[in-house]
Amino acid sequence: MMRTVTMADVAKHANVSKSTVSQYLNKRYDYMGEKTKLRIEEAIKELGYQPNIVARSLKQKSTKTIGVIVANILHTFSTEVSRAIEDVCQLADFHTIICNADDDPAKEKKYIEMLRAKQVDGLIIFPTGNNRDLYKRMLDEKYPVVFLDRPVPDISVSSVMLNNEKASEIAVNHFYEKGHRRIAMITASIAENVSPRVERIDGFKKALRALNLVVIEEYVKSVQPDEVKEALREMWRAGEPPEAILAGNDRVLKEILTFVKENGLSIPADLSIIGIDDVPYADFYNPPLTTVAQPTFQMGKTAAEVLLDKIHKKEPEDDRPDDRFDPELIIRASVLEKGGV
Amino acid sequence: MMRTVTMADVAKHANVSKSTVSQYLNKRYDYMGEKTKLRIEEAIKELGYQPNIVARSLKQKSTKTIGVIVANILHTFSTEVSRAIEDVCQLADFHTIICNADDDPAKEKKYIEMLRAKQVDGLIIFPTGNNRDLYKRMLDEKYPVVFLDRPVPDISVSSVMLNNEKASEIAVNHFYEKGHRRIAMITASIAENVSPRVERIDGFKKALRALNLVVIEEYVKSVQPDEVKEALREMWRAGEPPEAILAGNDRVLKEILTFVKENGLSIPADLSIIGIDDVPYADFYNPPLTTVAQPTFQMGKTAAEVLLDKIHKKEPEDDRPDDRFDPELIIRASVLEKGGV
DNA sequence: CTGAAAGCGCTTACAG
DNA sequence: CTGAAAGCGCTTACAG
Repeated sequence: MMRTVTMADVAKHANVSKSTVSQYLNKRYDYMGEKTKLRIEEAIKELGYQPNIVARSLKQKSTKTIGVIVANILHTFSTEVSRAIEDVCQLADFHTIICNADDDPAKEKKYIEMLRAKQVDGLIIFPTGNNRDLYKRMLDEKYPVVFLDRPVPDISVSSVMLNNEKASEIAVNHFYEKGHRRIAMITASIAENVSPRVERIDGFKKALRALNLVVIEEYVKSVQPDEVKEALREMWRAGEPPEAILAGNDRVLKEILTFVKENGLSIPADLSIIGIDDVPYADFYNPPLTTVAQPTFQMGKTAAEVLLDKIHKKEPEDDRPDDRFDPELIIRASVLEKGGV
Repeated sequence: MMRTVTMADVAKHANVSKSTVSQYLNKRYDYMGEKTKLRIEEAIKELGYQPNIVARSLKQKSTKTIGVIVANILHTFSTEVSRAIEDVCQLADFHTIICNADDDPAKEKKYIEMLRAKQVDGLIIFPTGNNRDLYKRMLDEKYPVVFLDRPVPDISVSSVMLNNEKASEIAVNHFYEKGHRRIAMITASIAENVSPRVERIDGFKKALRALNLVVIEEYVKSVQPDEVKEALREMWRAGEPPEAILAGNDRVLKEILTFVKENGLSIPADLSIIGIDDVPYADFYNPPLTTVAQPTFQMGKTAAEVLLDKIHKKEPEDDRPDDRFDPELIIRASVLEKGGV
């Protein structure tokens, strides 16, 4: 590889000092002679000089880069939110490094340490929840962090989240209005107490009760993605199967759709479905899928703004209340209209 | 934010020199006293010291990071290949920064410059094709680069690509075997001469001719995503519509599927479909979609390996022939079996 | 077995 | 209006 041209080369070539070149690069033209400016411009062009950001970052103690660690990149939610974060950072002239913790606290820890070693100026984390000491330490050091999707109990870091209970509630109400009563719900595993899942289940049960429906425990399950089909099989074995089902997220939805297909069921004739997360294929699926959309763009934007804000003020105060965003029902065609309610 | 603890602090705390701490960190234990080692270990733990990678990178002139610039992140192909690249780099202890050029040469240029300013050790580019000077310069400087998905004429950078002609060929042959003769194809725009699209169309026409079918020009179109439906409308207006259609990529497929739905067509009764790119919902769509899969993982892996290889040897020779990967037909249920061929 | 010194490529008071 | 000097936090010959 060629010897790279440095600021010293430009300075020599333009017959000025490095300081002056640096001023030029940083557009501090205040007192710079017009001819000096031109000479430097010329030299930069001739030598094909590109500043070394690593050197600048070292000196300035800022990389103008943030890290985002998603719990699991396989959720469309994660990718959409990440896109929004990137867009906002772009505008603020910040770069973004996305890492996937894969639901593994050990990986999350590794990434937090790696990103901090790389001197990112702040972190947006979809926390696994199982690195409390680490989270705590960053809080103590007043290192800029914001949580996304999930809060962490007793760690007062601003969190931007969905109003999860409401997400279930609007789905249940829609089923109810269409005449459904035997309503089931499946979410991903809550073994680790992942709060959005817990909240969605709570919201589901509350909504049923508010409608004076009894909660049938056999109809609400929280399992790993690969156990979804077995969970459904059980529901279908045990007497009367549900007539409507709410999928807790996009991965669960996918499993339900596969189960439906494998068992020759028809949507919505045999089973009505609503999925939380507005999947990309919802519009052109057969039939088009009714979903509860998260405002992913708004959430990502807010998280980025809050983080950038923390980065820009020296002493971030963390009394910011958590942000809860409202989900939205997108009615398509996967819920059967039952006659005579 | 707290004052950060540096190597000097550790050295003082352990009563050794910075050099010794550095040796320790880099596991050069050759001649290090056992007690020294322990003292340093102790000091690091007590102070909660984390090395500053930015400083190290500056000195070592290597960031152990590569950049990847995808032409358009909306293609599932791009995201899958990126995942593979990340996996391979991970193993080699390299980090990855993904950027999306959004099919815009100006953005591509910006990202190339930004990433090089950030001192990434090499670049994997899905080239827009319209930054020839830049590509050329990197080649001249012997800066490590590999192209993905598309070659750039006269720029002898190793490229890993699909055997695009074959992708069309196996699709056409499958249609033919099932008894179809009126076969259409739609790809994304070839206004910019994007080579995979051109090659897929060439392959399509060649395959038809090899089968002694005439190429009906009205049946093969290359348009922007938002013009796909109009292109289809024209086919349907003009006399006999096609009985089978090949989608040039996942975005075109999505538009075709939407058109089918909006016009109350039924797959495969009214129209048989094959899509190039094995979309995530192919398996559980109604009906399950027959696709031509690209070996995305293999392609990403190879690109990463070739790049890492270039990075590790001082003088990369670029006579490496282009790599062409074979597509694979995944038969599901979107192609009608016509009786009596 | 360990340390002093130089240097990576920048930026930034400060002096003139 | 411009330059000399120090310093960001590391690594690496080299000396002892």
